[in-house]
Amino acid sequence: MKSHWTEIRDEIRRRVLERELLPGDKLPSDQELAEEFGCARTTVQRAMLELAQSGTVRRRRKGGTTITLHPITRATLDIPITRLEIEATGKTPGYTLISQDIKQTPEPVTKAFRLSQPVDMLHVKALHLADGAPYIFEDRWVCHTTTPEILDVDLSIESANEWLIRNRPYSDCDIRFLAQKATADEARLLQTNPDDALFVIERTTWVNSLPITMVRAVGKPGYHISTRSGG
Amino acid sequence: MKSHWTEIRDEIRRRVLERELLPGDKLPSDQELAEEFGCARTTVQRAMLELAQSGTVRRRRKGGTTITLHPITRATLDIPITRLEIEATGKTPGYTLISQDIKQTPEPVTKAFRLSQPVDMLHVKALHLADGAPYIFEDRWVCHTTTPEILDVDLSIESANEWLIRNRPYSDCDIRFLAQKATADEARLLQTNPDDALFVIERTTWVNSLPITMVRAVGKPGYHISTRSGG
DNA sequence: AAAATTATTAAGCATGAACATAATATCTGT
DNA sequence: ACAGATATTATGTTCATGCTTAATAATTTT
Repeated sequence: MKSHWTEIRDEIRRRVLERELLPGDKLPSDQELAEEFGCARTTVQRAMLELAQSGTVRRRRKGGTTITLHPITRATLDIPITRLEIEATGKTPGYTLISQDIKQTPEPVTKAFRLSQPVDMLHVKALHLADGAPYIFEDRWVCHTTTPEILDVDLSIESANEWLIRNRPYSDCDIRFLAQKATADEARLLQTNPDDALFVIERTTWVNSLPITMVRAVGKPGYHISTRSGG
Repeated sequence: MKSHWTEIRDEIRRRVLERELLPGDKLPSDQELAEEFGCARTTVQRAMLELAQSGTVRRRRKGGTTITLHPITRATLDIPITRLEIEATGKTPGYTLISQDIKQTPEPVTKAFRLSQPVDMLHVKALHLADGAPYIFEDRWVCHTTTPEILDVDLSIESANEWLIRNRPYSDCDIRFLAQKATADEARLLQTNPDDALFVIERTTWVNSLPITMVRAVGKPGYHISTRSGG
């Protein structure tokens, strides 16, 4: 039976779990491990790639492979199109455009885009619904200089969220998760009380340093995101 | 000059960005791409591994490689030991144990561990400080059946967060991010007002389905986590 | 026409060998 | 003793080849 690279990965993981390998410990070289497992060095390498990516080990040329000194929890989050997120909960998605106009970016938005000067952008407010109930309120700025096509989209039918994801891939993305009190406006739209604690996701995207969009997605009370990750 | 696998990866990314490749489009086979780029199939494979991991493409045997139909935002978050997180901000970390006792797990905790019955666990409350000011309040349950050593640790000196991360690697981890109003207790400890919106991270860990710990980390007002990810 | 079988295809994996590269250790000259 | 040049080492990457394995297409059977 051939040795599968996943078996090597799992065996190293086991040794870490059983504390046969402690943080800071040095592993044998790939060559030695290949001999131990009776496989080619390439196979060990494949296992190590995964262990390095998950943050279990640290690999440095000449320095060799060592167990990560300060273990971290590495989580991978998938943030889908809002409509699909709602559908995944088994509910019927809905969408309402609230407002749409062109304005100069306020200071926090300018800063999020890392621009030195405020510029005119399309400002869109919209509400996503799940089974008719408010689900996520999004406050979005779209740069119509880099994405002029957005001006031709009927945002009362298709959400900017969906159109942009489908039609404007990005090369860079900043994400911020935070908690904030509902403003009067948000409380009214999300049909909740002012001062309620709301979960907010702020996302800013660029294509090769050119701004595309910045969105502030405010979840309804109780909204949360979760992940499950082996490691 | 040899072709580097990152060049192939970036070229495919460019084609997606420039909309030469659209969601759902099928890419040429690895073999054909290898000929196009004048390299071995292994090199194309390495590039595709990364593109598949980042969610850009979907690869299936016989089905070939296709551009992801419903693009998602995939973010990788690193959650370090709290003390190191504080040190990374340039502030001096501090730590205070608030309480420590053995109690039966309440329903939400039992459920988070996916246990059918409540069990006795070590319940620890502690406060992390940054430059003397409250930073994160943690409410933790530690299973002293699977980790009896925790009972010998002086938790007034070393935080359970740090001890566990260093001494008890886990195989599985659930993470939940949410927003919640400060309870009277939390407001007092974090020196803020009741009803303030607080950012909460809930983490549950296991070793091979055996519970280790469940922690509810409540950040001070303004606490947030962020990430930057290419895509 | 529907179901079951078989063939084909493209990704997944393994191998051994070679060269590249970054980090570290060693040597050398002052 | 120190700084700079040089050698060494373990990982990183590429290559050509061959086999494995899901998924799909084609074919045969009922």
